[in-house]
Amino acid sequence: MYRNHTCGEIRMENNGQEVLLAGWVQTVRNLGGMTFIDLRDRYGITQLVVDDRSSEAVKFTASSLGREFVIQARGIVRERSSKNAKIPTGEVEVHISELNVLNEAATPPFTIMDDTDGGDELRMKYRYLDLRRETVRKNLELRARMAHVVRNYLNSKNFIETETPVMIKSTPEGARDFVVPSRMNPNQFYALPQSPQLFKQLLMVAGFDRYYQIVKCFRDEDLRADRQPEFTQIDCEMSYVHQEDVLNTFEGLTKHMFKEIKGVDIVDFPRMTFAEAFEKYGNDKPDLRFDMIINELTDLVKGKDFKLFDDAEYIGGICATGCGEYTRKQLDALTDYIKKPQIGGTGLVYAKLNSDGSVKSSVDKYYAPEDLQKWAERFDAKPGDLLLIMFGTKEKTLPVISSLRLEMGRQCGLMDKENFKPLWVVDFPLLEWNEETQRFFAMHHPFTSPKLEDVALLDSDPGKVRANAYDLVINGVEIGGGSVRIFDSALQAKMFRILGFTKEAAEDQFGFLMNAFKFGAPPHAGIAFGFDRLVSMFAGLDSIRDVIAFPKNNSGRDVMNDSPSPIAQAQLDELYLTLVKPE
RNA sequence: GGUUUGGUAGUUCAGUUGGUUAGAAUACCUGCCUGUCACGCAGGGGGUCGCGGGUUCGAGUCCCGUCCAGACCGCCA
Repeated sequence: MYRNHTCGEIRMENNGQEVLLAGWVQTVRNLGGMTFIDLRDRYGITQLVVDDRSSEAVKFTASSLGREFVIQARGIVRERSSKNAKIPTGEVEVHISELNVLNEAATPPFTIMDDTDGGDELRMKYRYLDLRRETVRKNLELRARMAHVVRNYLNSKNFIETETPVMIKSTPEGARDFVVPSRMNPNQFYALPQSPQLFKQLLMVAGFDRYYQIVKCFRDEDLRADRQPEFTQIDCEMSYVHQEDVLNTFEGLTKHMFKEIKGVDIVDFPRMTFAEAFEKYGNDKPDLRFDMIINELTDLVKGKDFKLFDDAEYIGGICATGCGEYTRKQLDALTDYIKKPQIGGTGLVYAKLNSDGSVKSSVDKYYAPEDLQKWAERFDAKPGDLLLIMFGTKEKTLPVISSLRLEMGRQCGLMDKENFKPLWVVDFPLLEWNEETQRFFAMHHPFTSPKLEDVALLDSDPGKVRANAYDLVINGVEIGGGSVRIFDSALQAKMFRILGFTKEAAEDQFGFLMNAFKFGAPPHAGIAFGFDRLVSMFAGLDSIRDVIAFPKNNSGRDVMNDSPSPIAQAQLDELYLTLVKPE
């Protein structure tokens, strides 16, 4: 037996008991005549004591210990004479009678403490040491707890957890596939799934009725703080449901998770159309923790000889509440912010509402005070507020205003990580025009059902067709998305046609689905939640890397095992692969 | 592919208009220390300033290239 207690559980009730503990040496505090050892395991830290009552053997071993040595200690639990209120085991200590080094350890490259001295790169290289830190471990414990809550909830609602294949057929639509060469089928490839989309729809045809899976998905695209090449989804599909049924079910799941994990009741899940989100927030994932709603001024500002406005298709902006005291320097910084190439703004016009009711703007030359008052009215602005106005084409300007809105939210401290404001964004466009390839792409995916009332537009004005597609957005983060699916093979064929598939290409890639639909496909709809994002949001973190045990870095590399890596010529030969030097 | 920030001791960082022997904290090693818990005190070792080239009497510092890392844009049905 290596241990009979963990390092996190000993309390005053154990006073006088003999215990056997094992774990890692967190720190050794040698005071000369006595030595304190903090012993750590997953469950906590317990202080071990060596003093003049200890045997020579114990004293000798204690003096040889280094950080992260794996040791085993037997001893009697005693009340401390000076207690430590900071840790749960702080009232007691273990007076050691027997001490064994189970394994020595090299000095770790960074300290295994909550406020480690290690940088990100080093922590990733030695991720197994990083995971010993309580803060990181807690994130993964949270992840496990959340997965458990999801399973309990969906199981209780009659969902069947079903595994789908990881080696599947490549479908070039959408993100790039990771591909896997087949040795037994020379020059042919599997792909890793971007999502189990087709399989879950086939499970509906199979009559599973309610399916879910907490599943790894793969996309060969560039990474971000919230994007990894392999990531985890809570993937679901339901039969004989309308959009409303899916929203209600997964609103229920989301509420349940907030209640069980965070202990908060979220009652309000507003619905907002895509069009409204774009008009009022400038994007399809509004952060509802604060207002600063976008208002359009185009009708108010034309014809005053201010060329920038007169030439613009759209003029609009936000009212930054209480920012009327912003200095010239701060305003210039905001202008610099929106002009960054990543944001793409052209210029920023401001108007300050002074406390005496007057208005000071950067365009006083062109606009009389009563003009500016009309602007203020449009925003329902109060003295002490700051209007920030931008101009250009509507399509390009709204996203810039959106970026500025979020920046102002940050600057004004309105983005409290423990304040959760979810909403459903609904009525997404079905199709998206791509200038480069001069064709429509499915905004969600090719199996998304158009709204029935818009079906007629499919032939006349495809860009106007709205889809039965929906996203769950929380605090400006897209947490989940889904759609009602097409279950009619004729309509599905039509969709493929509009998306530019030849009959042969559609048959080749999706023939098995179309075929399945001939045999009695029920109406069905589904949704997928980004599990990593949900966990990182619950943990109050900005990056999903912190909730993944072994994440990839910015370049898609695992710096711990240095992958991806070349493979041996023999392996290539077996797979009939020849390598070409990159440019 | 693009924009941008960074790379200096094991680690996290500082390093002024380009100027003597490149510093601090922490970690590590040694000694002292009986109530510490970020123990304390004294001492010590530790540097290819990412790499290559250039400018200069002189480069950690300026310039060019390159590699690596982070954030963002493109991309992500």
